[in-house]
Amino acid sequence: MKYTIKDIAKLAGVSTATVSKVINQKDQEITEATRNKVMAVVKRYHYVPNRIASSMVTKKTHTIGLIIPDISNPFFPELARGVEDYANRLGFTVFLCNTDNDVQKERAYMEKLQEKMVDGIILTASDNRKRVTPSLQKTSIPIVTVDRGVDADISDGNVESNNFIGAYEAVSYLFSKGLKHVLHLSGPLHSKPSNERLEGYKKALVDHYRHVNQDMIMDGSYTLDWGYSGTLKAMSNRLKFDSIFCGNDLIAFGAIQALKTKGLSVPNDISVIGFDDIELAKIIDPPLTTVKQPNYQMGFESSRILIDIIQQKTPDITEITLDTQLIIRHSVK
Amino acid sequence: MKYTIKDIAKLAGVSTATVSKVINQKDQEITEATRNKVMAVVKRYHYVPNRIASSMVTKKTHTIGLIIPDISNPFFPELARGVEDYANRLGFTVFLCNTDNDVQKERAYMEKLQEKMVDGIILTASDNRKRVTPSLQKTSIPIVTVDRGVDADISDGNVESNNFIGAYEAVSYLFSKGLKHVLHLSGPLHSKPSNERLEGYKKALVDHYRHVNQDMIMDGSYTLDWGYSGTLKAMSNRLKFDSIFCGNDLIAFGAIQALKTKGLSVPNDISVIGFDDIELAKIIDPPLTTVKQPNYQMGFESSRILIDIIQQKTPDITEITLDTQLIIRHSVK
DNA sequence: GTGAAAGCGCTAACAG
DNA sequence: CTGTTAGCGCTTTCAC
Repeated sequence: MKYTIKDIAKLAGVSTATVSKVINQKDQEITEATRNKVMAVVKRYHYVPNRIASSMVTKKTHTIGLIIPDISNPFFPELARGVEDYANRLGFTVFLCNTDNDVQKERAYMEKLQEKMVDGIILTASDNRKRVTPSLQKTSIPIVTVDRGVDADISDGNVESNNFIGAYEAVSYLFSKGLKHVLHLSGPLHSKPSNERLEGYKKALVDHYRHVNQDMIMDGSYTLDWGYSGTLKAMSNRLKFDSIFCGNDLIAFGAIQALKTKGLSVPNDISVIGFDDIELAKIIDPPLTTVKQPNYQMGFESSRILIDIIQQKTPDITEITLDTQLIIRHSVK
Repeated sequence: MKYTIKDIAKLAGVSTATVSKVINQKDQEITEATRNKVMAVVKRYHYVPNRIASSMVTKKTHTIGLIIPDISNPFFPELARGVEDYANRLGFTVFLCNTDNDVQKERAYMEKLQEKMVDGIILTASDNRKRVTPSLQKTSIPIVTVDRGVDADISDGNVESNNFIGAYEAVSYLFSKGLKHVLHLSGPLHSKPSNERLEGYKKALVDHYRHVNQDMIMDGSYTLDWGYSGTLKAMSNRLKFDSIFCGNDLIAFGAIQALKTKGLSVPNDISVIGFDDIELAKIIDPPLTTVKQPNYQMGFESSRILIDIIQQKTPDITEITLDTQLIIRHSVK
């Protein structure tokens, strides 16, 4: 049997207004005695308030949506965890929405979340979107983007890591180790982070008096498969390289695999550097030198900004760029 | 400006009932003409129905909760993906809830989900629960457990993989390769899957005329760290073993790491076999021989069962045990 | 300090 | 075929 606030009110011999006040801690004006009286009944009958009904009147659902490409991409679980941790702490619940980088799915979820009256949305936009047309309508609900900003007018905040500097440091590190020819196996270049990493790569070349060779820049997707096939392709194209700067760790894993297949040793023959520092980067062979992105923190901060906005405490900052960190292990000579 | 069904009704010159019918595809009894009329208005003003309000009257939220220990444990993303894929396909949205195997958090989420009136819950119960006291109250909403069943009377369905047979086959495989002394680095033994794997291990020993030696069974947690420290401990305890059957891949990764640290070669000196087949099992060195669990499918099936129950189409089966599969790679001699 | 009553946006009889 | 109306369970003035 499900009890309603009415039942509890009757059982406790008070009005629904009173019950409402005590279960929502608007207690100040309620007598200790009546308070206890209703609490007793609430306990006794295991009364669970219907928050849907509350939402009807308060216009708040204490729910946020998290839209990401794919939770089974190792980049996202940590981020999702960060989002959930902060949200949960503040009494918010989070909807998990995977888009597979499909703009249709993304749009469908945006709409669904609106229908479900979420208080806000955290969005990692699909990366295979034409840069120009966000295809996202500005809704009345707050949106904070994470990892990949989109047009500023649809978002109320953004957190990302410093891809440019991360890439710059990675490539500079390669040079500092005496490597000369850095192949760049990039993610999809129409996505913002890929682009920023590419720019960091180029800047590092320029600052070290190197020529930017377009052939040495190959773009694909953020997958193990692309790392594998891209490496093979570079080799069969007889590109001359002694090191690979990979768009992310998955690409790096694929690259290492391909290199091994071809009988090449990492890092003795070819050095490889990744991006992300997913958990397993440290246990592959050789342990991967990579640029650590603060995934958990990115999720946590975006959650914080969003919820601040929801709660009208206009956050001090709505744009955060988090530092990356070069993690030196053994995949670079 | 947010429009309500009333606004749309007025704008279209019809009643709210009519609008309701067309937006919910209860169209049969509506004229093509009026249908078009309201659709036009809906489109024109970007009307988004408030599903919270619908839920008030229909008593359905088209929302399910997914309670798992930790999405950043590589076991769960695939499972979550499976859950979401099926749910989304049928128009359901899923709440992501991490418990960290903390019974308090689990309970809190169960309550919160009830308050939010989810239509059902998919639960991977915390594994550090005393076996006997589930501490979970049977609520009126359907629950299907996944990976780890709990007391049957709180759950309306269960899907798991065949841990017993998976373990049995893994250990038998070791014997078939001429290995003699199999150390078992187990997960927490108060959890059901760990226990079943242990039983499979024992059965394999017995069937191959081996003695079960309690010293060779060490239990810890499903973490890389435990694999590492457990292996070191076994070595410093001077246990004699030529192979390790690990409770999961993470433990196996840790074990391999520890072995390498000690200058031992896998599989030449010690063979290692895992459980799960997470994505990165194939790219570590050596590629891990392991028992594949159908994580995605487990999520998908549990979602299917749950939603069937929610939609009153009593599913043909509510208990599913999915087959595991021995994946032979190179970590066993 | 407590209660009566209006109303949040929608759906589901039921009437017409 | 379409409209009227009575709630769904709760919060929130505003009286008392």
